[in-house]
Amino acid sequence: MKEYLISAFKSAAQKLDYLNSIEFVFDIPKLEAHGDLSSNAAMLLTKKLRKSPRTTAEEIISALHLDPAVVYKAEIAGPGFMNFFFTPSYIAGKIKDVLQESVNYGRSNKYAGKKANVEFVSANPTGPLTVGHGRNAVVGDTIANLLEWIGYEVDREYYFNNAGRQMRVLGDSVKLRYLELLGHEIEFPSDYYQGEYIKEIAQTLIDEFGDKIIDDPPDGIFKERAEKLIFQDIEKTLSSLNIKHKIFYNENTLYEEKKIDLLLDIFKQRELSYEKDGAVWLKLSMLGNQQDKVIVKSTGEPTYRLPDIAYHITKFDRGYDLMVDLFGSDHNATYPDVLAGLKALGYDAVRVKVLIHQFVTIMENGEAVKMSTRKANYITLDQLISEVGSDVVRYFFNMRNIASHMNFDLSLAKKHSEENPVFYLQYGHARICSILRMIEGENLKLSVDDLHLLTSDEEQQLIKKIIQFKEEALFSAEGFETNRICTYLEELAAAFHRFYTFCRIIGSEKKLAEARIALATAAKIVLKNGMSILGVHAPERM
RNA sequence: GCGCCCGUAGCUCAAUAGGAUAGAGCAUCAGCCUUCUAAGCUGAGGGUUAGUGGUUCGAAUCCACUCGGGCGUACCA
Repeated sequence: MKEYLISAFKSAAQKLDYLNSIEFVFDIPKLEAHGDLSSNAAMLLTKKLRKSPRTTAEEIISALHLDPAVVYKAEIAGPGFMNFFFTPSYIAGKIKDVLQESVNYGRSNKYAGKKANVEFVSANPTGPLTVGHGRNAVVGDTIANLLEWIGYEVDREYYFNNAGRQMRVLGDSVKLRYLELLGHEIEFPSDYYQGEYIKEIAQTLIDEFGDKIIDDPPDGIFKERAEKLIFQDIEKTLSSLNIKHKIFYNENTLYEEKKIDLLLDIFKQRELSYEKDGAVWLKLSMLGNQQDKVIVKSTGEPTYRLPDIAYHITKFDRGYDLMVDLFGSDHNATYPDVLAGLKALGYDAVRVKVLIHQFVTIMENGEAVKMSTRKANYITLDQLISEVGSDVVRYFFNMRNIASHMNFDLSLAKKHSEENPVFYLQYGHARICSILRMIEGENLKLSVDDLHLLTSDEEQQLIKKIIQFKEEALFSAEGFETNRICTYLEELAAAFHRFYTFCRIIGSEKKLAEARIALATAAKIVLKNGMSILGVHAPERM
């Protein structure tokens, strides 16, 4: 529908030159009385033309040449809106596109040929993934899906660090538990990893080596074993959400390939860094940030900034047109440094899109549970998945804007999981499948010959909702907003359930019934395609 | 103190680049199953969009300040 108006406006612009100065944007009015699509173009031109918007609107409409078989009414309303009303048979005809494109309906090729990298999760292997990581994991994977949907070739990437302080503490923690299990008196420091899983890892070492490794250093077999087992656990958790990263990028690679040294040299050569108090500082204040920051500590060890910048340079080198970084709000102070560093070196930092999601507050019995991997005070993502299922977890995390702090009441989620909107969508899909199974016995089949019979309110609204899908997907992807897909699908499912209640298929006159089968099939296609973006199953029966 | 994010119905959240009368779900109340799945549908109540000012034809949306909450503010990541 929009395409039709846009091309009509374009040809009108040949006569009315001022139309070239604006973008053709059409909104779907909230009220049906305001038509199917509406434009505020005349109002935007008020100042420029020094004419009343209603006069301008009249001028535009008379220049449009609209086919009455497509748009049966174009009116001016309110302060100067132009409202367009499409004929029911034109709208119904759009069902054919959906059926034809089927599993690909809603995809676009706007970004075909472009490569994107989505970096998400990126938790260091110090413990199991928590519910907090769940939001990151689900949203990251869904954004990757969305980008694929609009034409990008997408690599999902996981960046991790198995060196550094956190991991040293991990090795120390395992070694201590190992000694404890062998019967030694130990004192377990409060800033070591407290979780049970540390003991389990230590136990696997005892099972395998007994006390033979008692003199090995903590950062040898102890750390290595912990890393290996924890990573296996993380990958298992992710795969139960159907998430699979293509690339695991180890920070170590940056050292091994001398990229850190090289970067340090470049900063020095370009006089972007200096030494002070035995440390190396990056001149971030010169690059528009608040203050200079240390990139190499006086101990000789780099801070995270240096490898992070080097890491992003590898992404540029690997040829990505778009690089998405998704992390929690606890990282919100780190990325400006990295971006400033990249910019200073001449990289096009706008290709890096940093997304910050707010934290998940877990409520239990009306109280917020503070989470810390170190303190072992957390609810694992595994626990959550086994309690409510992967579909609910994925839907739940996707349905909120990442900027909003979300409360997750565990007890409520368990209790009301059957009332979750995800079931509403799935039920819609299952209902359609059920009808389609049934029609064979009724001597009915899908037909697009008489779509013009679909004129009722319920039918028209369902069709209109269906054909919004492509634009919704594009919009969601460009804005990195997974929650828009959820909102859209809930509206679509509602439109279908209403149609289902009022428009019977079996028992209606044959031509009408077969047109309705076409419509129901189109609804099924879009429901399923939308759910596949979210990573939620579309069951055939419930 | 400073920086980023947030504040919308009792609760959880929407609101399609500033548009017309702010919408859903849950919860509450009243209805609808001898016909394709009632995990559904219809209807009702529920709002000074935290507050105050500003920008303009028009503000939940943009700007300023105030209040309240989250996360940061390291030679941790």
